[in-house]
Amino acid sequence: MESSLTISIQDYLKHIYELTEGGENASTNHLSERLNVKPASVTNMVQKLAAAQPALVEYQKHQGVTLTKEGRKAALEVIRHHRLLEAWLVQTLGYSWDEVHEEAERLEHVISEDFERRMAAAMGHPLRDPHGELIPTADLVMPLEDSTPLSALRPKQKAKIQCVKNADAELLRHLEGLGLLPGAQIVIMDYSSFDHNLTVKSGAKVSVLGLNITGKIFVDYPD
Amino acid sequence: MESSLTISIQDYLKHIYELTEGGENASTNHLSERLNVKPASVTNMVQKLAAAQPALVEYQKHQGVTLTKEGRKAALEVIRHHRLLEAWLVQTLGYSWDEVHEEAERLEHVISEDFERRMAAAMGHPLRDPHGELIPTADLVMPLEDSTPLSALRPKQKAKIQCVKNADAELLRHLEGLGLLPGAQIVIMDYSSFDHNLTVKSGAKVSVLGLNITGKIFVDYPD
DNA sequence: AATACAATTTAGATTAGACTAAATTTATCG
DNA sequence: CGATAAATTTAGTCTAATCTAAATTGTATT
Ligand SMILES: [Mn+2]
Ligand SMILES: [Mn+2]
Ligand SMILES: [Mn+2]
Ligand SMILES: [Mn+2]
Repeated sequence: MESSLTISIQDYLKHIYELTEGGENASTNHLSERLNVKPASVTNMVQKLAAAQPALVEYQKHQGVTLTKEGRKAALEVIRHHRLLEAWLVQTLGYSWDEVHEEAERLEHVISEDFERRMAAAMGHPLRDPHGELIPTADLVMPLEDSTPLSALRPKQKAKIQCVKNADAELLRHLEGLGLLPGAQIVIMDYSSFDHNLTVKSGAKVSVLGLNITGKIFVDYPD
Repeated sequence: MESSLTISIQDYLKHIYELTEGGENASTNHLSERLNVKPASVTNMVQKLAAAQPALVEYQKHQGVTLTKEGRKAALEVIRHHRLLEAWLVQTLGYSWDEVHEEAERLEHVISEDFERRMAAAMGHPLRDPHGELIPTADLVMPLEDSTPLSALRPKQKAKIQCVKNADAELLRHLEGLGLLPGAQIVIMDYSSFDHNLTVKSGAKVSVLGLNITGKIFVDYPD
């Protein structure tokens, strides 16, 4: 309960968390992509994490990994740091939502628990980061998210954008231009079953969005 | 002109800067103490810094090191980060002057130049950090300091506290209790040539301070 | 000048985390 | 079913930064 985890390990755990949110195991190759590290290196690290005392991941050869309870706590700690930092940078230094991610990515590993508490208190304990993503609580529980991917909506349905996940800076700027920010009210105008494009209206703006985008935008339950 | 320096190297350069401010070379042993790294490791690193392209330090066996122009710029970059961070943490998150150092020590290495600019602008480009130490300018020049160590003052002289250097958290809290903060007006009441104690009055408070303390407090020129 | 102590350097080992190349396992498909 | 391709693992190498122990150099003292 002493040895603070290395930055590298913190990053592995965070990405394993994200890759296993859907219930599946995180595969060596997927981790390799996310972490920008060669598959062989991932195998190596993952074996170390599984052998650690206490174990941080559950690992079965060729089956990928899942987090143990310890591993999940460590991952949520990093994610809490990341999301609080994003919110904090936007609020106090005027970062835009497409700029904060990279900065938070480095700071998340070096701030103290005291820093974390001060930020949370200063912002009145926010529930979501600038992308609308939920912030794990101080006791490291991830609140329940009851949103639906925009891709599941069909014409005539109305919804409010809850969050945008895993979008790169360019896409975020694009969405901002279309008025598709967290909190925005939208209406589905059209759907094409061929390419799964959705025509979406937000305020006065109408956009046609492919699955690449509609799969990353989450809205509150339309039914 | 690409390869960002490692955190370890940044720390070496910062401490070399501080140890060479008085004009002397930074010795292996002094660096070892400051960095909490064994002398053998210091020799090793210092040889690497001297061999780097471009060289970051000037090194002569058994003579210690000084910074090259490149090394000094790199050191001032870290010091600017450190001092801006200290000021910013105090202003925005309510850290006290004895708490900020440790946090800034870790953050200084990971913030972006953009972050640096935003902090500086948000605070109106402050000249000094919470301990009264000068902040290197954006183009990495250290402003001239014209202060005198408190230890050089004698009875009847008046001065204003400019800064407190290299004090640990405990001493900082102690000084705060005595009203000895940057900006405070003081008068020397007494001097003992035996132990070099100074009796100092700040507001209503009178304190007797040893050389250990008076050597770390700097005041604006009394003559 | 000789010696003793302190400071510094050398030599060799260790740890973390990555990489490449080669071997192996699993999945897919005709 | 067997061949191929894809995913994964193994084996061995590398770099950065540290350490310990031993050797060397410099300095102070008699
Ligand atoms: Mn990270
Ligand atoms: Mn985010
Ligand atoms: Mn540091
Ligand atoms: Mn300071």
